[in-house]
Amino acid sequence: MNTTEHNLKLYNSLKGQKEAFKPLHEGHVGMYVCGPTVYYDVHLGNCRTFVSFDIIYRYLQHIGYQVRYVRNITDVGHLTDDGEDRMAKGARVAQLEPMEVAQKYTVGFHDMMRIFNTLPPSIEPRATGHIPEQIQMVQDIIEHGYGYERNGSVYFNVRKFDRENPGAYGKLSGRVLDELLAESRDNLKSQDEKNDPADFAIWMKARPGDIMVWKSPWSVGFPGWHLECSAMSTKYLGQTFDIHGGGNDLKFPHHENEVAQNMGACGCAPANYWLHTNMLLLNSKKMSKSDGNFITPQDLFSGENDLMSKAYSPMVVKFFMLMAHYRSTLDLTDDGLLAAEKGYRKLMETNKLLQQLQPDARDFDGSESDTDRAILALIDEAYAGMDDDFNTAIALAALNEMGSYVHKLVNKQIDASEIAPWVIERLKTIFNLFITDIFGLRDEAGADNADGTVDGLMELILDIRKAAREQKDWPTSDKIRDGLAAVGIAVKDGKEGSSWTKN
RNA sequence: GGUAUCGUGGCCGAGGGGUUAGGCACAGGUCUGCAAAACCUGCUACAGCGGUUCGAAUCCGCUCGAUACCUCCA
Repeated sequence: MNTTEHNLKLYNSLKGQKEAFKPLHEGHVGMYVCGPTVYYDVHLGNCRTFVSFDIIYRYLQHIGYQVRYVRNITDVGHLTDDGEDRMAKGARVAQLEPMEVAQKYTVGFHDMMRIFNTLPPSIEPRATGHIPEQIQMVQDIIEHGYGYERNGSVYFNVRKFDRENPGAYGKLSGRVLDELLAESRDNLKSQDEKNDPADFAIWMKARPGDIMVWKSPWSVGFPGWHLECSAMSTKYLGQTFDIHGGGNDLKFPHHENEVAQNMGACGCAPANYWLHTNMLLLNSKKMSKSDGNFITPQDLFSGENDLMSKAYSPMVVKFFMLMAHYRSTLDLTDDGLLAAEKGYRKLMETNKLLQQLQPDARDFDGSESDTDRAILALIDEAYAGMDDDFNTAIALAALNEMGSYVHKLVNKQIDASEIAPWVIERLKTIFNLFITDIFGLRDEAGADNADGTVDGLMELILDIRKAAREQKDWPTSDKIRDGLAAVGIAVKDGKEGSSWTKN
């Protein structure tokens, strides 16, 4: 597929509007996404963001771009309210080495990303693996006059940066520096070392008891939270690259400070397009670890929670996410998931039926029918949806409508001659591409059938039932159907014989 | 308090000046040994009040409500 066939538009937080996407280098995309801080189990909100960017990554590749997707692992420098490093705190609480904590939750994070069937990024750098780069960046910032040292810590001079680069600070998050300072909730925190409350640390001197520390020209200490992303995006994608993404809640201060650091270090803006995913809500409130309003993916998958009526599988949850646009908040509810479960199963079943369809060229009467045109229009609609800021909801709606044609065809409610064989072939290809390559959905029903044993057994059973039905032996026929239902297999009788699905 | 976003039918959720979103649920129908599935039909909504316009759910203003951010968060 040629990228020129698509005029991809995306919503750029930097401009506050949708823009045509123009990569720096024809055919190539550099994308950086802020990854998780690995001090605790991932929660669903994280998952939504990474699923969203996974689909963006997949789609960019699908339409022909060569993408370098960098997503970091934050394993140092992220402070809690009381000033303790998140990693160090996690380690102290669990009596582990900080690296054990990081390793444990990194593995957990990767497992979860696999469960959601997301692709691994091209590069997944760790903050602790890039201390020299971060120290170098602090030095660059100091050299450009935007950093100052105070008792071994180094701070970014936001006021000066704002003065010399009017409008640069606050552009991304839509803030005005002066208002920010005046209205900030509690700017009276112990920040005596800073010249100005808006300044932020880029290097922090270790205090007694700190365990994650490195030597630097200023002190033994550790880098500031925002610095890692600036340093690692520069290292792997260059000083200026195409797309920078992350959750909406990182827009300020994290991303704003990132921009300032990059500009402060190299004099140029880091990313041309900033993409922000919206929050996953639970009970109409932001899902958040810190205020207890969250549900773990594990509990959602197992059904062991007080919030949902039953267990929901990973692909159902992913499908639920796809039903909404990534820039909208999404409220996780039992009803919503129930609807998603039905929708997901139907879509997968439709795909299975479609892939089994054998178009018969002899049925085709040679003319282009309304049905052909309708199906081709729906394919265009699905692509148009994705081209318009990755609108999975639109694409999904188009797939559902395509699915309606598939069933009509299978049920002989429309005649095979109404659809040209090449249209069927195209439908088969595109439908499957959307489900597997673009959305990254897996058919969970077939997951335990890798060697075909179940298929073989089912064929035999349905064969016996068919024979019984031909002899109008309803008790046997119904016994088979009820027995299968008891183990979660639904038998569906159609015009062309019976099929089955596993719930 | 400041800033932003949003308020869509029973539920979830797209869209965004005139033309069906889609899914789920519900009702009726077709098919079927029965059922399920599938298909068809119905339910046609945009918080409230003003304004702009030939025309507004869509643009503007105000009101109400919700959410998010304002140096912990994806």
